[in-house]
Amino acid sequence: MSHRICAAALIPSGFALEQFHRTDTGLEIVVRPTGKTSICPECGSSTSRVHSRYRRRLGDLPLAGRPVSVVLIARRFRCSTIPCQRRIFTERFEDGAVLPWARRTARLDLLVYHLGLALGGRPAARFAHRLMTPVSNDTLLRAVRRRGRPGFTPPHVIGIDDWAWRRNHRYGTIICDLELRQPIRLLPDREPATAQAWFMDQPQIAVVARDRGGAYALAAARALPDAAQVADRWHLMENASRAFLEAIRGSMRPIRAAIGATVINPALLSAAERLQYEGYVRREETATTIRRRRASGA
DNA sequence: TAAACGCGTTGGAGGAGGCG
DNA sequence: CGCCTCCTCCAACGCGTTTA
Repeated sequence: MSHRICAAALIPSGFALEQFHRTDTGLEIVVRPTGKTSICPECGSSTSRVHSRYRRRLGDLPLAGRPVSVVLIARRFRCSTIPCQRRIFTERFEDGAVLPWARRTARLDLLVYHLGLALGGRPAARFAHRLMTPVSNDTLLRAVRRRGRPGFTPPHVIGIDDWAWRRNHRYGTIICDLELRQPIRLLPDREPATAQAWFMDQPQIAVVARDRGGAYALAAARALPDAAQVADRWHLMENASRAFLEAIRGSMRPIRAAIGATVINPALLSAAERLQYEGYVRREETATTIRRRRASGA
């Protein structure tokens, strides 16, 4: 009885529990639909004329560390609408808990989709086995593809940069919507013409954040002459950092004079400071040796 | 090492026929 | 008329192999 109460709380809405038992491979929940009628997928009319019943076996979310399969006592209905081409159909479930042809419940399919999306095929398959939801790498990738790409919202503020398909071998271009904070396109290479062609299809773009190289700047200038071009945050910081270091490096003599040169006495340093100082002395000796040998033609 | 591909297997969907 | 069995078709799946 306690099993019955527990399982009844876990089955999807629209189904009634028939049986619940343990098997050699996990848990098995037998359910039947509670609705009296079903909607013909062809003409949309409702019917209560049952043609036959059969059993469908569906994978479901694991329970208490055990794989769960749902045995659904599915019905086939007759469509009696005269002009309708379909005469017999398997009942559809309105809340989408079980889709036609599905071998998993919708809630398990959602888990499979997110695993595939987050980890890829094989890593997700290994993880899924540990989650007691064994699926193949192919199925995980199919689940991701089946749901297709997310909708495309024309961007207004974008960031563009190159990225490596394989480092030092092949590079592509990544474009991000900076308002949505999401990557929106991967281009196959980093050629200006490729980026320019993509820009041409997006005349609504108002701001292009890019690197310091000339390629993307040229592509944006040609395709989007009215768009503002700005250095992206990373390259801005890189520029500022480099300019600061150059300014400091060129002014070290007056800076040392201003703060007063100090002679370091190692005996007065802490252990950590002494290690740091000794490393500095070693590097200076190495650099001096290299300069001397180079000057002598080595 | 992971993704893609080809292919065989499994089982869900739809229809025909038959029985009570 | 309700519902069962049986059959065919094909979507979903997993496995072995190839490709990157």
